Amino acid sequence: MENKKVKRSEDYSEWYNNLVRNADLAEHSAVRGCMVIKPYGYAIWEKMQQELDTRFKQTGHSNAYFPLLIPKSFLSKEAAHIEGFAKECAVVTHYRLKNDETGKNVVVDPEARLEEELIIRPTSETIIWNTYKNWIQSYRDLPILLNQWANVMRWEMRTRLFLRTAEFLWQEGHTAHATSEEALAETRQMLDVYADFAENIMAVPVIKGVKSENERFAGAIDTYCIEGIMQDGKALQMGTSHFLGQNFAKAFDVKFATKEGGLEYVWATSWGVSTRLMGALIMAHSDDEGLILPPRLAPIQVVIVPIYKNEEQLQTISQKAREIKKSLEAKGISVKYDDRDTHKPGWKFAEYELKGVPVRLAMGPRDLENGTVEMARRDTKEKDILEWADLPNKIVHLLENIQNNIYQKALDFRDEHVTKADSWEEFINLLDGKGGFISAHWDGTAETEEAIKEKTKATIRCIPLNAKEENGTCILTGKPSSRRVLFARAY
RNA sequence: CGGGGUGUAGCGUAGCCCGGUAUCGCGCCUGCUUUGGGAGCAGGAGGUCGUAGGUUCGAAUCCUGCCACCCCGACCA
Repeated sequence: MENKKVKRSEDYSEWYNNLVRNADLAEHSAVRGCMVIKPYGYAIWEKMQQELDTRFKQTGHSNAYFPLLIPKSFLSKEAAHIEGFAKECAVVTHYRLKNDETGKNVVVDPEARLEEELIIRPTSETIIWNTYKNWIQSYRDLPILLNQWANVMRWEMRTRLFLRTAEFLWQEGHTAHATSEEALAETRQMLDVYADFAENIMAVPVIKGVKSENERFAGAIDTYCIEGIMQDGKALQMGTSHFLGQNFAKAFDVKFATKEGGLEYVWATSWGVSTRLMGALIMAHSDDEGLILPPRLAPIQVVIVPIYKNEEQLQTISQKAREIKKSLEAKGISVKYDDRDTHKPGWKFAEYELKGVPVRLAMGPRDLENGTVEMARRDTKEKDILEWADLPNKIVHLLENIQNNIYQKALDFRDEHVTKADSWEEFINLLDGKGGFISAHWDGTAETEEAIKEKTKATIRCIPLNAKEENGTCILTGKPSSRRVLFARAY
C-alpha cells in the first residue's frame, strides 16, 4: 500500500488519481476509457442512489428500464440531438462471431451484419420517446414521470476516473406533460432536488443556473444545471435538468387529445446525474491524507479500533467495543469494529483516514480503565477523549457537526472563489490566478462566448437563477449587458 | 484524432545511450519479538522486461509495426 504520495497542491490530477486508487474506489479497466468501480466506491454510489431515489419517489416519479441499444434511425430523428451525440457513439454492426480459417482466432462473421446498426445509448431520450408514442393518446395519459437507473456510453477522447469515462452509471428522468408550464415546473423542481441533494447530502454547495446556448443539451430548449467548485478552482457541472419543449414529441410524433378536443404535441423534460458526482465528492472535500466523506454518504460512519497487547486484553476490549457498536447502531449509525489482528492500530488509523471514515474510536487498556474512548474526527483531525456515558447521542451530534462543518468549509471556499471582474485584464488575472467562478458581463452572443473560450479556455458555466438585473458592458466586446454570468475553467 | 511522454513482479522503480538472461524499496509468505499513529530482525516466494516481427552467436537494451496508459489540445455529464 506504500504508494507514491503526491500532495494536492503539487499536482492536482495526480493527487486525484492516486486518491481514487488508494482509497479503493475505482481503477481503469482493460477496456479503453472504462472504469471498474470497486466495492468501497460502489458502496458510496449506492448511498447516493438511495438518497436520490427517495427524492425522486417523493416527487412522484417511478423507476423503469429501457433498452441499452437504440436503432440508428431513432437517434437521427431529432436534428440537434444527433448533431450533439454523433461523434461519440459506439455502434453495434454485427450479431455473431465465428472461428477464422486457422480455428484459433475468433472473428466477426461478415454474414451476420445487422440491417440497421444499433447505437449503444449515449442517453435515452430517443428510445424512450419512441416508446412514449405508444403510451400517450389522451391528456388522461399524462403526465408520465419516469426515471431510469442505467449505464450509458459516450466514446470520449480523454477519460478520467469518475469525471469522464466512456461508460458511466447514471439516472435519467424522462417526463411527459400536457403543458409547457407543467414541464417547466418539473424541470425546475428536479433542479431543486439535485441542489438539495448536493448541498445537504454531499455537502457540496452548488450554484443553480441556466446554460448558455453553446452549453445547452443537444435537443433542449433550456438546460438548467447545478455547478460546483473543486479545490483546485475548477468548476464541475454536477447535474442537469432539461426543458425539452416539444422537440422530441415532434421528432417522434407524440400527440395527445386535449380536454377541449384538440390534438397537441406533448411537452418533455429530462434530467440526470451520474457517477461524476463521485468525482465531485472526492475533489470538493479530500485532503493529502485521503478522502473526507460527509457522514450522510459514508458507508462506514464510525470505525472502532482496539488497541491491545495480548489476547486477554483484546477479549475484554472487544466485549466493550461490541457493546458500543450495538448502542450506536441502535441510533442508526453504521459502525465497523475492526479487530483484525493482521494489522496494527497505526496502520488501521491511516487506512480509515485514507478511506474518509468520519469518526474513529480507539479503545485500549487505558480507556477500559477510565471508561472512555479516544475519538478522532476525520474532517478536522481533532482528537478528544469521550466518556462512555451517553456516547450514542454524542456521536449522533458529532456526525451532524461533521456534516455541517464539511459543508461550511466547502461553502466558504466557494464564496471566496466567486469573484467579480469588470475588465478583460482583471478577468485574465483571476483565471490564471485564484481561479474559481468569475462573475462578469457578457453580451449574450454565442460568438463572444466562443471567442472567450478560444482565448482563455473558460466557458460560461451558467447564468445564475438568482442573477440580479444590472447594467454593464461585456467583458470582451464592451457591448451592453443586463446581468452578470459565471465564467470558469471546468472539468 | 494532432503534439509530447511512459510501458520492467501486486505497487513504485534502476538498468536502455555503450547488447551478455534483471536492481532496489513497498507489499506478499514463514518464524520470533511487537501492538496508544502505516513495527523490527531473519529467511523465502514471485518476472513470457506491453505486444508482434527484425538485426545479432546472444535483445529489457538496437530497428520497425501494433497496443495500452499518462500529460497537453480538440470533444464532453
